[in-house]
Amino acid sequence: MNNILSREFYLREAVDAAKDLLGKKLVTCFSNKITSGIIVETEAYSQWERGCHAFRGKTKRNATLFEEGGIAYVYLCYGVYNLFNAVTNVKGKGEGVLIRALQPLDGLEAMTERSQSEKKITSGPGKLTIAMGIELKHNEMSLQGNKIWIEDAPLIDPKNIQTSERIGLGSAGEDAHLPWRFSIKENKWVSR
DNA sequence: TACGTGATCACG
DNA sequence: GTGATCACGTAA
Repeated sequence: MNNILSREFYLREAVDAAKDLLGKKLVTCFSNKITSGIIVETEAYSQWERGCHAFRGKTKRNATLFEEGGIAYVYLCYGVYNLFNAVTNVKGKGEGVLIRALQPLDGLEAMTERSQSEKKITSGPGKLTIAMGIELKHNEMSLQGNKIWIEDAPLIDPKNIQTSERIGLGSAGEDAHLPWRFSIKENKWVSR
């Protein structure tokens, strides 16, 4: 298993890492069940814009974002869903990449069981964490460990990358329109 | 397009 | 303490 993305991959700006994460393979291994999927949709967040949790400075919830890149930032959204981010850049920056959608690969059975649903179980940030078994306790966990990791894969051709505005940012003002959502064109697993 | 949902954060 | 605010999903 030597094709796990190195720590260096994450030590740069979230926007760049978000683009390069498309096509990579997110893998989890919980209760001896391997589940994995191709990353087909991401969003970048940076401390200097309002859409980012780290915008107002470090708090108890977002402290993980300020750590060095290469770890997981998991938090509860709307009291219901866990969202999974990969922390990027050097310690103290407060940047990360939200994983919004996956194309299922291995462990489909375990995923459908966890989701208690049949279709589109990984098309959306809240659903994919359920399918992959990612929970709040995995916050701050290394992405080079044996529970959650991301494996390298060839870069996606830029002409197959769809760039658009980010989703669900109500009061981020101007920053809500930053073209920081990246997805693979014509992939049916991309969220609405 | 409406609303449930509950932790978190910025105020008193 | 308390109230407003969400990086969502589903039903309709």
